[in-house]
Amino acid sequence: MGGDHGHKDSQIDPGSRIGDSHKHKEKHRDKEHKHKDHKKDKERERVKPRHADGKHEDFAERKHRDKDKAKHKDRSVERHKDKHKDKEKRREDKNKTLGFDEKPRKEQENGFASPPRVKAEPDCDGFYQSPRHEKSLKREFEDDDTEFKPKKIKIENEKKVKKRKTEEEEDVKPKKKTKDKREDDGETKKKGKKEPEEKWKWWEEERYTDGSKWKFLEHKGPVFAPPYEPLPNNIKFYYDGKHMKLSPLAEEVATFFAKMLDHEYTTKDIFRKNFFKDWRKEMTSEEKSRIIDLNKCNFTEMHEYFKAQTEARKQMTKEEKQKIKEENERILQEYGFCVMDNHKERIGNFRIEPPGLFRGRGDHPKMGMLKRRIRPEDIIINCSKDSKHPKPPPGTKWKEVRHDNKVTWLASWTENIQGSIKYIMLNPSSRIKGEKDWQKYETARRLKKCVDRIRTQYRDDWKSKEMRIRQRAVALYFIDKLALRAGNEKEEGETADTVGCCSLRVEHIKLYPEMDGQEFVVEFDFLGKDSIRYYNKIPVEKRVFKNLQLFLENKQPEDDLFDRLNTSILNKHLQELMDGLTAKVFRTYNASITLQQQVKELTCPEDNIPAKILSYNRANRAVAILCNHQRAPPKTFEKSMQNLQTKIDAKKDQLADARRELKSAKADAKVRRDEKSKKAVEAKKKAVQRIEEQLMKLEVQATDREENKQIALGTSKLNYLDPRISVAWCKKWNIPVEKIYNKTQREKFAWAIDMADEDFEF
DNA sequence: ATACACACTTAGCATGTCTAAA
DNA sequence: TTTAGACATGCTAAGTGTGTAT
Repeated sequence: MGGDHGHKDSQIDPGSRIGDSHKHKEKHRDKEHKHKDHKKDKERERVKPRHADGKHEDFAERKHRDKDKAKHKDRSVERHKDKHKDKEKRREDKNKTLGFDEKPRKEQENGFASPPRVKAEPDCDGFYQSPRHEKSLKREFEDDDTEFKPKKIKIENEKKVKKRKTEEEEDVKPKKKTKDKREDDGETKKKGKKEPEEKWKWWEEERYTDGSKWKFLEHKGPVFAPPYEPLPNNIKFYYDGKHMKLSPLAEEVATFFAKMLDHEYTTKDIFRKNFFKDWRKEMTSEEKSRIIDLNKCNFTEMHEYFKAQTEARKQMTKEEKQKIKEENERILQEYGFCVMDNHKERIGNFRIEPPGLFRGRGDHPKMGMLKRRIRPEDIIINCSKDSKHPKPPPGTKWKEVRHDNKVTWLASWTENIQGSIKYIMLNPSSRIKGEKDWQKYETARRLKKCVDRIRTQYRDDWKSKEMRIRQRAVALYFIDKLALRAGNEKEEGETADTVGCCSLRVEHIKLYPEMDGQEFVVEFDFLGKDSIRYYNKIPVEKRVFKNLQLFLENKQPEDDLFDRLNTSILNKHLQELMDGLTAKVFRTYNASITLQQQVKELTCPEDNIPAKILSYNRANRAVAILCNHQRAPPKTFEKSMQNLQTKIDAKKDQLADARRELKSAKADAKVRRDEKSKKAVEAKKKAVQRIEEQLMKLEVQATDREENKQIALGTSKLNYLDPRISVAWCKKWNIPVEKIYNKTQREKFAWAIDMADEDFEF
């Protein structure tokens, strides 16, 4: 909502948007998304998401994005002159202090300190207590147990820091949950000696409560992109039909373009324009004066060359491949880990992003711009003062080395397209990410305890006499019911035109007092994060409907639907309703609660394992639909589906054969009545059974895949579903977790796998 | 209030790797 | 053994949310 929050009056005044920051997009973009059919109907019935009211009528339309974005195009690129440059400057000074002396910003910034409860909600199920899990339960987040006491903050001095052990907690409310502290009595405790830690169970240890993220951090710095290798001389570039040898810099940028020639976006105006402009900046003055029209540039030799290279790479011998692999492994071992507080932890992205052409998602005004090469001089290193500092490559220097233990990143740099900061951080399996993740779910579980109250309140607020309250209440209703994202405002013209709840515009919804036999239907149609289309028709309560009509009064399509609201106002309000509550918590909460409820509902005890897994996947799918996690149908989808069908048919034939054989074996046995033929019957029976099982498995697989055609399960699984729900489900039905989580996922969710038992309830 | 800087989570897609069928 | 395709992983863009300066 860029500029127009200033005016308090309801009327939006389009004229008032001065400044460059807000003129509303010249929306002549036809938002006509052709709505496709309903192929997903059957699925919807099956999975029936939490709100039965017909959500997601059709989100089939996915990839629609790519086509559609084309239409949204053409907001001129010019108009945003590079305003992003100077942000660089002022970040110097900050962070001088890294001591702990600085005022603790908000004690619970980690959520580590148990915050005051807003209201004592009914206690929840202390599932943790399960006796057999005692040892894992030592730490808990603020969640249940309302009166949880702040743990003691131990100030560890340097040496002790080594082991953030788990002594502590005496005064913990003698709730049953205080289980044996310090169980280092061997067995699970491998850490006794062997530091090379087997599996470090950080979740059994104390968390920091002072706002620091670590006490010790040592790493080797990032790995830079390999330097540019000039093209061989026989690979030529032609301008206007004539060969032209480019200077190395210009040539490098040209190769970026050449590599992308197959992509549709190299045909887009904006892309080409941005590219050409940035390319020219890298040219020598002669080149610049000669190369003035991108259309006269011929990159095909370069393009072919790269294609051949890719091909060659594929054709490499095993040994060569092995060699590369080993080299990568070596680099990984050297740079891919750091030491944080005495534990070796995996770094997430230790390689600096290589230069190239920026391709934003959706209709991005900056597509095609040159993403410049990052040098050591651009990098800020973060590590402990007393660690061995990483060395910059010979002959270079870091931009800065700082020692800020209030943040988690190891290195950062400022990217030149948006001027935003990029970071090198730890892998999701690390303690620092894991704790945060765990905490996130605990916050969502706290929401569970007060969501009824909050819902009652926002429904009440629909009647408020203040417009802002009503808008807030309706927006919150959408966020809760439809799991919409918050919708921060974005800088106009700097990014693709996408919205979330608070930034919805009038043009994004349509109201139907009556539709298909339902009253008060709202139709949503907008591009959300990553320019993924959200399309949904949903009946709402009358009061909501009336409010929406009110909000729409006297507005233009490009005006904000919620003109008195933004995410900051909303979150401030939410904060008052529950400590730590923000808009995104609703997504987490609704996703997780939906999984839990769906999985309960869909799992049939009699089913075999594959069928149970199908149920699980369907529950997962319900969540993905709720969260609108779409994907492009895999390119090979149809084909692979066909293949699977072929397999199924073959299996069926095989089954028929097996049955026939069984029959004749039986007949045979009847006649002969000897041991041998009896055995034969048994064997045949077994065979039939086995084949039946295989067939069933295939069929389940086919169903699952079909249903998954354009839904991505991964995102919700990784980011929204409390892993303990899944783990509990596995334990309950005796399903190996490997069926649900692959290796990476198991690493990320190690804490949950270790601590959740089958009674876990979200 | 608003704007901005920053940190950190969430996201889809491209590519690489593994696996199982041919 | 080869190859297709499934699946895992890497990559990095695009969000959210907080804190601070204006």
